[in-house]
Formats: sequence, structure tokens, C-alpha cells
Amino acid sequence: MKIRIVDIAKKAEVSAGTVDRFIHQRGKVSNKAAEKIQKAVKELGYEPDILARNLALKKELKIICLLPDPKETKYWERPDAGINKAIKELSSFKLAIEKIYFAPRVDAFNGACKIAIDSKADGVIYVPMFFNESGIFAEKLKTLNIPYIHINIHHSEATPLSFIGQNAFGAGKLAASLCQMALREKHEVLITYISKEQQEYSHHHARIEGFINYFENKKFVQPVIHHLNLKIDTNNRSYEKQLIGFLKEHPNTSTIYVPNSRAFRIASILQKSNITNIMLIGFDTLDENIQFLKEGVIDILIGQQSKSQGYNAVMLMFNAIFRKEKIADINYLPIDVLNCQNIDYYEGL
Amino acid sequence: MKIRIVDIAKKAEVSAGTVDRFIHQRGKVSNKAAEKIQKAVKELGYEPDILARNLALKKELKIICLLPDPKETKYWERPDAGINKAIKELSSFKLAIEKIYFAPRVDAFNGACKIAIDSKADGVIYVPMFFNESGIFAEKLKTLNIPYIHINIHHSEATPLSFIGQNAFGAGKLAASLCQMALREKHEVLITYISKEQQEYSHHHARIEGFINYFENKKFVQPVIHHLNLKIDTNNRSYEKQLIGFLKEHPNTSTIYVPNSRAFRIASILQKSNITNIMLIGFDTLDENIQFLKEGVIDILIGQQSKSQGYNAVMLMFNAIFRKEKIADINYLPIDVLNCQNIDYYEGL
DNA sequence: TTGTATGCGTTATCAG
DNA sequence: CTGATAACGCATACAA
Repeated sequence: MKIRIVDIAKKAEVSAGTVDRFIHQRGKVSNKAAEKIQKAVKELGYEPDILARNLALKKELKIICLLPDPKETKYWERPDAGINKAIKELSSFKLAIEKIYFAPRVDAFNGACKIAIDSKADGVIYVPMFFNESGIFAEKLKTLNIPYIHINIHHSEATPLSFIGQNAFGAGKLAASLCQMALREKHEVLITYISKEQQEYSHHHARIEGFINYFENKKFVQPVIHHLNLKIDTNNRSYEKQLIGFLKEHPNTSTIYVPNSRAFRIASILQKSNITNIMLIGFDTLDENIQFLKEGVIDILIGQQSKSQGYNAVMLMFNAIFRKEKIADINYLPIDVLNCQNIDYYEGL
Repeated sequence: MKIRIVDIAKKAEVSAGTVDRFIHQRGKVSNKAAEKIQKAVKELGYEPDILARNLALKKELKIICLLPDPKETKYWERPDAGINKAIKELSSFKLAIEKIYFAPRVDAFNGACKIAIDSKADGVIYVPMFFNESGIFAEKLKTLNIPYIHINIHHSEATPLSFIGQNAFGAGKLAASLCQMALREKHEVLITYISKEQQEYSHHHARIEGFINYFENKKFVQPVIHHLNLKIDTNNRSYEKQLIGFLKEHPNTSTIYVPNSRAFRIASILQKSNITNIMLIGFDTLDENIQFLKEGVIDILIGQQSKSQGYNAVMLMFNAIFRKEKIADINYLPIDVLNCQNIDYYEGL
């Protein structure tokens, strides 16, 4: 038998209205009423009927999602899709879920933050892409008493309601362990990535550190590890020549590890130059990456369930502010290993 | 603006009751009323409010889940946990979700089927563990017009509303591809598994076939592949001696592939005998398997998101019979690669 | 500070 | 065959 508000009202010898006020801390309730109600709630074990609540609700709660524009950085297409899935699933509820895209630059980020603040949200989900600015935004939200959730990038100083993403250091270690599995006697490893933004992201570093750490702690055959930073904004694809040049100088290179999501660019160079004896490990299931994975140019992709990042963030926020549940402050997602054999079954691609 | 039943009733110039009868095909509706309603529904774009429906609903829908007793076969603990999660999540709805466990024997399975039939379910989720009996059960359900979903094991003849599980052949191919990554010049592969049941399961065979198929289709270094079937019911752990004996005879064995979930038993033997130079690949994240994975005795486990199998099955059935949505007839889950580096992040273990 | 009445969108019942 | 109406459990506005 389900316990309703009227049941505990009867038991506490007050009216339903008073019970409601007590439960939701709205309006004033006398001490003796409060005590009786509290007792009744405990004894009968009241659980609010969230569906009935939603039906009766007048105003809707607003959740704002701030994320980099998928048009600018392809990675964000999948978290965006996850958010859309959550929106659809929660469409029956009196909930307004709004998305704000920002270009991956500090000024755009700040502008988006301002819009979010102005629109009086009941909860904010955002990607703390720029360390300082994200911290300031977090402070502002805290002052306004608006709960916020971080996705994808872990911010070491802000204290969001929850973080949803991958343990980047762990992901790097995993990549290294796979690399180790395939290593032969002589080998050199190249860590390289092509970056567009000026910004260097902490999770990319963590992926590199985890990778290196794995070998440091093991008594395996120790690879020689090289680093090569390629800037996409240097003029006219000079990074292609840089990479080819490096490989000529280091013919023992057996593995290339790309800690950001642009392995497909490296793959493209290898393919053009007909280099086939190098194992290429990258991150994230962008369409381009998947294409090269299927063609065998990329050997392994590390996945971070990007779609789930968006989906879970919205769901967690919903549970937190609508159902008023406590939610875990860290939600690490699985670190997925994808090759051409299992990519077709991944994340409903 | 949300379109309600009364809105289309007004537009169609009939009462809400008639609209309801038409939409749910309950009772009789005159032709002209039906036409007008249909037109109004199309023009206004009516979407039922599932939350309000649930509130008004009198009788609850019953979903029955038939699965092997987790106490008998440890694998089923996780699908069982997934079902529990779904039950909790759907607790606000007028839904009765019941579980029936059966011992992994034909007679027990048949008994469970009978109970399921007798209890007048609105939907049945079951594991088609025994081919013939599962087919008969499926027929019976079809006759009674009760929708059913299969989980974990694909039944080639029955036509369930949906199948949820892994592509076993694909999983075998994946295992082989990982094996290939690690292979050195000389190598032999042993495929072996310890079975308790008399029954041989089709998905175990598919895992073996996929494994072998991978090598057949590639121009890689071809391993010599051996098979060794070990019965757990042969007296007094004689299978241990059999395995050790095999390895003595075939010192080039570099890999052992265990297509069922009992890799931990093989691991235990290897550990006891101090054999460390063999790569061991198994299936499923049973606690025992995870233990050996972390100790480095098992190198790789193929995961099939067993928890999600249970969870998704219930959710799909809910969507099908409660929201009356169409659901996909095949739901392949990801084929996960787990080693000691990423196991801690898997399925919220 | 408290009690009561009304409505949310649907289902189900009952009288026409 | 059809229309009217009382629930369902909760939120909210208003009266006391």
C-alpha cells in the first residue's frame, strides 16, 4: 500500500497543506506540527510520487547545458547527442533543458557563462574547458546557489555536484598496457598530437603521464619514448613533413600514441606515405577515427562513452534537482578498448 | 502547447470518453466518430501523457523475468542486478516485475515456464537456455498473445519481440584479434573450457567459431589451434592433470582461450603450477575472473555488459507494453575488452 | 500558521 | 455506442 501525503496528514493530525509545507520547506510550520509530521513520515515511510508531482507542477525547472560547439570540435557531437537523448526521454516532465554552444575560445566561453547566469537556471551542466574561467564561473554559481555538474574535463579546484568523465591518467595507462602487449624486442614509441587550440588541456597531459607511468612501474622491455608536438596552425601542413621526417630518423618506431582525438590526421599521413608497420593508438570514436580504424590504419581507439557523458549528466541533474536525490560526486565512465572487430557494436554507432 | 485528449475531443466533436475508447481500441466506436477522431489526432499531433496515464491507471501491468538461478551459475548475478536496478527505477509506475529463477536443467526450466504462463503476465523476459524447450515456450506465449524478449542467448528459430545480448561470433573474432596482436613467431593456441552442465551452449560454439574464423580469413602468422574439453564432473579434479599434461606435451602453447565464463578455473590451475608465460583470454566479469585479472593470471576478459542485459530487457519491455513503442528486434551490446588497467572502471563494479 | 478547494491529463465506471 | 464524472497523488492559491 502506497503512503500518500493525506495519509501522513491524518496520522499527524494536521492538514495535507501543512504536510506539504513541511516536506518542501515552503512557508512556515509550527514546531509541534513539524514534529508530529516528521514522526508520521518516519513511521509510515513516505515516498513522494514523482509522477503525480509532475502532473500537478505549475512552473518548470530549467537545466542549462554549456558545451563547445560540435561544429567547431567534432568530438562534442556525441555528448550533444547524449543530451538530446536525455531530453527526449524526459520530455514528459515539466523540464526545460536548454543548450548553449560556445566556440572553443576563452571569450566565447565567458559569454556563454554570462548567458547561463542571466537565464536563471535551476541547474547548470558545463565543460570546464578553461581552468581559470571555469573556476570563476563555478564560484558565481555557488554564490547563486545553483547546482552544477562538470563533464569530460576534471577541474581540480572547483567542487561540482558531480563530475562525469573518464579517468584520463588511467586511460593513458591502459593505452600503454595494450602497447606493451604488442611490443617486440626493439621498439621506440612516439607520442604526438596535432593541436588546433592554443590551450593545452590537462586531460591530454594526464593521458600522456599515465602512459609513461605504466612503463616506469613495470619491469617490461622499456621502450624509448619520444615526443613531437605538431601545430595545425603552422602554415600549410608543415606538420606532415615534420612527422615523416621524424619517422625517417627513427626507423625503429613501432608505435604512435595520440593522446587527443585527432589520431585520424596522423593516420591520414601514414596512409598517404604508405607506412603500414606502425601501431597507431588514439582516442575517441569520431567518424574519421572510426573510418581509419576499419581500414586498419588506426589499430586501437580508446573510447570514453562520450554519448553517455551528455546523457548521464542530464539524468544526474534531473535526479538531483527534480527527485532531490543525492548523487555521487565522481562518476568515472568505462575506459573502452575498440578495434576494428568490436567498433560496430559500440554505443549504438 | 500540449495537446490533450479533451482537445482532440472538442475538435472531433465527441466526448473524451469516445476518444479514449478509440485510441485504446477498447469498446466500440462508430465509424464516423472514429474518422473524425483520427483526423483530429493527426492534425493536432496528440502524444499521450504517460505520467498522467500512470496516475489514473487502475490495474498494474505484470512483467515476468525467467532466468537461471544466480546461486547455481554465478554469471547470472549481474543480469539479476540489472533487473533490480530497472525495478527500482520504474518503481513509480504501476508495474509488477517478478523474477523466477530456475536451476540450469531442462526440468527446472520447464517448471519455471509453467509458472510464468499460469501467472498471466503481460510480458515475459527469459533466457532461452534450452533450444527445444525454449521454442515450445515461445510458441505458447505467442498463442496467448504475450510479448516476450530473449536475453543473452540468441535463439535462431523463435521470433521474440527483441533479443538483447552479444554477438557471440563477433566476440570470438575480437578475442582472436587481441590474441593475434600479442602473438610471437612460434605459437600454439589452446581452446579449452570446463563445463558443468551436460548441455552445450550455442553461444560458446559461436565464440569458438568466431575465433577460428578470424585467423582463417587473415594472412597472419597462422597459429596451431588445439581443443581440449574438460568436464568438471569427472571425478576429483582430473581435469587439472589433463590440462597440465597437455601443456607439457605442447610447450609452444602461448595462448589459452576459454570461451565460457570459467576462465578462473584454468587460471587457478596455471597459478598453482606456476605457469606464467601463457596469455589467458576469457569471458565475463565474474568476481573470480576479476580477481585473477588483477593478479595478472588472466590477461584479458571479454565483457558483455551482463548487467545491462537485465536492465535493458526490462526497460525495453516497459517501453513496449507500457508506452506502446516499437522496439528494435535485435539489440547487440558492446563487446568489451577488459584488462587489469580498465577493469576498475567497468560497469560500476 | 493552517485548512480547503481546485486542477493537472488520464483511466474507468456508470448511466444514458 | 456515447457522454459525464469521479478518482489518481500532488502543488498551489486562497481563505481562515
